[in-house]
Amino acid sequence: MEERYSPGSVEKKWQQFWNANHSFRALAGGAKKKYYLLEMFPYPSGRIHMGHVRNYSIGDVMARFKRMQGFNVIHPMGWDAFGMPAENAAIERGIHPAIWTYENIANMKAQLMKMGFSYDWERELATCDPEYYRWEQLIFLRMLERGLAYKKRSAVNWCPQCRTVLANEQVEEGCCWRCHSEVEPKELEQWFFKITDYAQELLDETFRLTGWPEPVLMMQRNWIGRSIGCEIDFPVAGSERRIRVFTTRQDTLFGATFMSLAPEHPLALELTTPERRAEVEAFINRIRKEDKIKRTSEDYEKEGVFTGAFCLNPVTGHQMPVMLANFVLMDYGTGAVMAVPTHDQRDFEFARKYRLPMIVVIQPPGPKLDPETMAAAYTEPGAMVNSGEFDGLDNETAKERIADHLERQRLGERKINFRLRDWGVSRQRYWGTPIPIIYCDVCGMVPVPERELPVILPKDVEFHPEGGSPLAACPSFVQTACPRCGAPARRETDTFDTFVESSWYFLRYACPRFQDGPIERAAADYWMPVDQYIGGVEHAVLHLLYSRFFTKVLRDLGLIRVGEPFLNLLTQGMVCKETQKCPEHGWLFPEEVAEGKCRKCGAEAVVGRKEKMSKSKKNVVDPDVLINEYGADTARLFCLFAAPPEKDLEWSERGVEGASRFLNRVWRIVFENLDILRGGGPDQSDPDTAETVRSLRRAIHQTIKKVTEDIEHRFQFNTAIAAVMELVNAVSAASGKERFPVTMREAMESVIRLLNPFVPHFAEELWSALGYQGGVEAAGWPCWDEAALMEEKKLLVVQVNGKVRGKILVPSDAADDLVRQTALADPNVVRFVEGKELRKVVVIPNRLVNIVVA
RNA sequence: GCGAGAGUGGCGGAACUGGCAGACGCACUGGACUUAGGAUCCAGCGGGCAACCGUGGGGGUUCGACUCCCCCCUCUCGCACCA
Repeated sequence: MEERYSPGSVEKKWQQFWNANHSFRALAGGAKKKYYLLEMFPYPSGRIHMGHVRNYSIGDVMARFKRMQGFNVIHPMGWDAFGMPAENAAIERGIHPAIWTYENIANMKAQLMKMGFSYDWERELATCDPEYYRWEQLIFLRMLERGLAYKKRSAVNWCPQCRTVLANEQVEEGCCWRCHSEVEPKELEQWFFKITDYAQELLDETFRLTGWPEPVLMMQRNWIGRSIGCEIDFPVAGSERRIRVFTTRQDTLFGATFMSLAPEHPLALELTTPERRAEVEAFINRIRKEDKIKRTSEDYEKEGVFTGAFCLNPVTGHQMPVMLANFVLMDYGTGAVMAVPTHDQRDFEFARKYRLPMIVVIQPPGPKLDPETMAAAYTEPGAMVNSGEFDGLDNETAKERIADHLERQRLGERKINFRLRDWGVSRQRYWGTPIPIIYCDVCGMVPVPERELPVILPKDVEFHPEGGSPLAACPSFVQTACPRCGAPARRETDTFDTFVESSWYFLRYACPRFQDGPIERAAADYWMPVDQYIGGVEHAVLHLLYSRFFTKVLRDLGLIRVGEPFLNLLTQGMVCKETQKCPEHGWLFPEEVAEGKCRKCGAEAVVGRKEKMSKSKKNVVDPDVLINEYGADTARLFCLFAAPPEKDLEWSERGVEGASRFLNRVWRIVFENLDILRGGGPDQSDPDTAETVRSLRRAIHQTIKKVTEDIEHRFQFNTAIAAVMELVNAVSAASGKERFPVTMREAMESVIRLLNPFVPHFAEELWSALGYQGGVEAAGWPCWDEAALMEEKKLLVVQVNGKVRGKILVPSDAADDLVRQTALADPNVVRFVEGKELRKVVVIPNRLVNIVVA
């Protein structure tokens, strides 16, 4: 027998084999159907973590499975190589970001290779390569021409820690998504991409992306946040000015009794009367100073101030005091809200506090609402009252009628409003794609001419911990000549948000070395869209929304055909592990705990929840350690077996051992039976053997069917692997193996082929041990034989009043009558039926019998 | 508050269109082989002596419910004064 399974040498051997044979090289064209399999590319932080191992193991199963099924699979990998950590390393350790990044890429690539993932490395790309970002700069110029990129001065989210601005999507609960420091508002001139132009299409398509998980689509819909209503003008009393509001409740217009403006509203000070001025200014200044967290927190007290001005309700002519209210947001709608205290809870609270008038305009069925006694706003449907010609209508109908009325009278118009804001892409950082713009005192803002691209990131810059963009402090970069008039001019020193690079990398994979443009049309048309995309759910509204937007833009620029990048999306869960904490010393590494006590101080270590692996919580497992100890195949098998992909995976050392044990078991079965498997004659035909063969063959083909369906339709890798384990158990339990060498071989060949997507090195080694050359993948995915699945006899369950009381063996597809007779004759069943009135017998063919007695 | 998802043995998780609850694995228990076993193999393994009881809790539909319907509880995630 072969010596023990030693993953190290087996894995090295087959990685070399795949490399030498270019096994995973993807070429466009041919008779096979294409299949684009993609996993989210990593940021080159230096080392892969278990999240990567899981993500890429899941992807590799699909890639190998589809290849075995005869698809022309493209499975690329690359590097999301721009970003802050490289720049921080430069500041802290004096290493240039480029050197740091490329060293990390080399290390991580070696790690990925050791995992045996089937990537076409010939398509590898790094976004920090000028050969990549030059095309991004070109795309930007095209967007600029079309008005899809523009610059404006506005309040933006500033992260003091990262010393740069952030897009709205990158702020989580008022904090930076990367470093979690509190974000401050800052008034800056910044570049934006006009994602709002695509809001409707981005929303509409979410209803057609049937291959996406519903929660992700829901998150995108919420983020886009479409609402239908009206914009209505309210004339200011004694002035030509108008205040425009957006409302979704135009049916409550007759109940609007005051006006609420955002403190930042341009009319706020203008409308204020002289005697109110001091108070209003104080209010505005106070609210301005409050940070975003406070202003959006749950128990934020509703406050306001009266401007002294009035406007007129356009349908009733009533005077409405104009208030400033701290809860009205300037960047949603028009920054002004018509207040209907009877039918909006916020307005209700506000009106009670400042003793503002209330009029009920929607009556629920039952007791009549009285503004004097109402305890809360009434927001449910009802009948219109106090609303002139609209009285008596139900409020939903009134919504339409009033909208019609406003449009006819030119008082307002129907309007669809989105929550989505344009994507701010300027970053005041060095390690990113330079924005190809030049500022000339004479000509103003001038785009860098195409032929001068790329604008290359200069190498000779200085990094200072106290901040300031290194690019801005680099005269050789900043100083240039105006492309239009030749006068001395300055370059834009902001760089792009790194989400810009990841918004189109999947297109560049189709043609990574293309020299004549960002995307080679034919290659993209062949490979796109991505058939299966796999990554973490944390990108639900960041990367995944930006990528969809970019794909649409590139389509409209005529560069590609598709409008949606990812046909099917799988969002895998996190990798979690138990945490431990010392009251004194905080989070503890497992080795800092002995017998439940902190090694430093002896205090009781608190075993915390299972949390996402993170360095700060000291609960990470290094994939390298795992690979060295158990091998890549065991690491992969564990990740795939312990939980279904979309759920969180709980780390378990025991689980890893179990995975390893299973592989050893299969290894042993193959080598202990190698003579039978390689040299045996035909199966013997004695009745006992024939019966064993029949049931074993049934098990083999049931397993093939189940594994195929579990992978293909459900991504249920855990149950697929469980099914193979069951088959292995059945083989191992079958006695007299030497009497059926043909079936033994069929069984073990099936096991090996079915395991290949999960544990490819292992499968290759056993496959070659069986005497094959040229790899398992060439053998293709096994097909199941329907005939082998047939059973001549079926074991049916017999229930009495829904409880299992016996089992009977009947011919498959036996007539119901026969099944019924057999069931009633079963001695065990008789015990429970005897002496009772037989009410009913339910026979479900090939499943069960239920006898109902009184 | 709104939206989405989830609650099943000691643990991770199965159970596809309503049809044997607990596949598979881990842990555990007993045995075999052994100088040894943290290797391997065999057997057992939801609770209860039993009748029976068991899929977060309570109702319902059904011959039959983890699965469908109604109400409630808990947890996770996303959004959060969006007018």
